[in-house]
Amino acid sequence: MRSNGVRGVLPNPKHAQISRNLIADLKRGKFAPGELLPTEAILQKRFNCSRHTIRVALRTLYERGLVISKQGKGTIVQKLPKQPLYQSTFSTLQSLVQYAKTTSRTVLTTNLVLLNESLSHWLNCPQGYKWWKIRTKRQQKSDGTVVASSTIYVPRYFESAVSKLTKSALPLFSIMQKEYLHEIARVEQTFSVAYATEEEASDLNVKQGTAVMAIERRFIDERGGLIEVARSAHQPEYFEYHMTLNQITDPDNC
Amino acid sequence: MRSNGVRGVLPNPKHAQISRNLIADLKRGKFAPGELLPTEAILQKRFNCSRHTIRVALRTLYERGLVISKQGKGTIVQKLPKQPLYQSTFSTLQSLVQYAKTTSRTVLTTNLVLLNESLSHWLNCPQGYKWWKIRTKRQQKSDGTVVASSTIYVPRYFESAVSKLTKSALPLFSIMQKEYLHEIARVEQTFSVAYATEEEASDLNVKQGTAVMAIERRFIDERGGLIEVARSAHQPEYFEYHMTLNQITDPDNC
DNA sequence: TTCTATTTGTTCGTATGTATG
DNA sequence: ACATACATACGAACAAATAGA
Repeated sequence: MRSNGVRGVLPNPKHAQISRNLIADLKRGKFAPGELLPTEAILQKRFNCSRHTIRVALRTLYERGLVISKQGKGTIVQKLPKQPLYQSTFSTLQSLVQYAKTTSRTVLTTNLVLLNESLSHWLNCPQGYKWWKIRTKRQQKSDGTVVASSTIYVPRYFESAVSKLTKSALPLFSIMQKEYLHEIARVEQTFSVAYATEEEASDLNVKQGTAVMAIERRFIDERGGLIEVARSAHQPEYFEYHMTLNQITDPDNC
Repeated sequence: MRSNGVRGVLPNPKHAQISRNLIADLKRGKFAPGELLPTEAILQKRFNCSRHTIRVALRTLYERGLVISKQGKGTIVQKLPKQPLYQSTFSTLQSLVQYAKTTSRTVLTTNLVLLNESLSHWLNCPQGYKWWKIRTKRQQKSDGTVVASSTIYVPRYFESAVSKLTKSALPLFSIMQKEYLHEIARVEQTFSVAYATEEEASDLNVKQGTAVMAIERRFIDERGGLIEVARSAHQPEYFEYHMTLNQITDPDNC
């Protein structure tokens, strides 16, 4: 690096500082939705850096849906994403952690189970292996409403992360990342309408067979390996899932 | 541009050509999930371009969740996203159009309605204005199963797009983009469990009050204006929504 | 309509920092 | 310690879209 200004050592790239700065401006309402952000040339002077660095920073804002750049026109400020109520808003892994902060989790049971045929198929792992099966419920911190009843499966290998679950407020995948340096590369989510099992109905205080929103999440590491599967049943009426699709650069076909 | 090789005229950036090329390789299985892509230096030689151009191309693959780059290690190939069945898989606008291709739409009714209080609030537009209200149902092309019953609202202004709806297979927002050069900047989606109204129940061939997956989509243009609101009720059992969350570069906090 | 200035998009070159093995 | 490979950063130039004269 030519120079990192004052700091010089810590991994705090200039473009990240700039994007944080701009995001803070947007949140303060310094730039209104629909208006144009200062031009790249102006930002370049303001932050005393190259145009390249500005563009990297703007790319971050773009990926979050905060701005859209148009050639010949400028960079247009978008409305900030909705705030959650009884509703979660995530399209990135980070926001999943954020969601976890507004609710509290109770661990109900923790068992080591032997994979039978149907489980081994679902978890994409040969029969005979043992996985941890964890049941939890999640309540809104504000009023104690139970919003979700979850069943989580993780390979036996992650025992020490499982044991830390009750003492931590973080989601399991987040603990696993810290504990084993296993990077979660992505999460595949599937939403469907399902009918509450006996256990789920009891957790959610509804009748068995009530329609619920079921969310299945499969956590996948860098090498494509499956390291956690979670199924949660969510209270209907009180639960909505909100997300934003952004216009993404598309190389024509594909 | 220094030179665009053979073509020289059409807007076909080199980085887009390269990303298409690499995506095709991935689809052909040339690089297996978990393996490393050729290094940036090698790709640079292969495509005879600068390293910067390679990085822009790789960024596209990254944003689609196809690869993940690690400093000091390389660029790791991810598993390709799931294919849809009775299930839609979109995290970009383009894939919404793709979904529309595997199903067929029937326009049931088209009316110009005056906004009452509740509609004006929902559509974020003053009372007294007139909007088009369109009801459609969507069937699986393969077997005719009705997968969705939708109600769409658009401002009166878009009359000519509305009139083209029956003759086109495209989603309304896609027609509107072509017709009015109105760029859709993003779509806000909300998923919830709801109970079928009389109309929806009739379209889906279920009893009124049956639990359905409700999806509300709000289409927003560059200037932050709302230009379409659609609510669809989806058959439970037969409908799932699948998406992938990718690890996104995060400037620390925020 | 045409021309021009502005603004973002693309592409090259170069150099150094930092994580991995 | 070393080589490798990606990350960050600066500089420069031209292309293409937009908006306004």
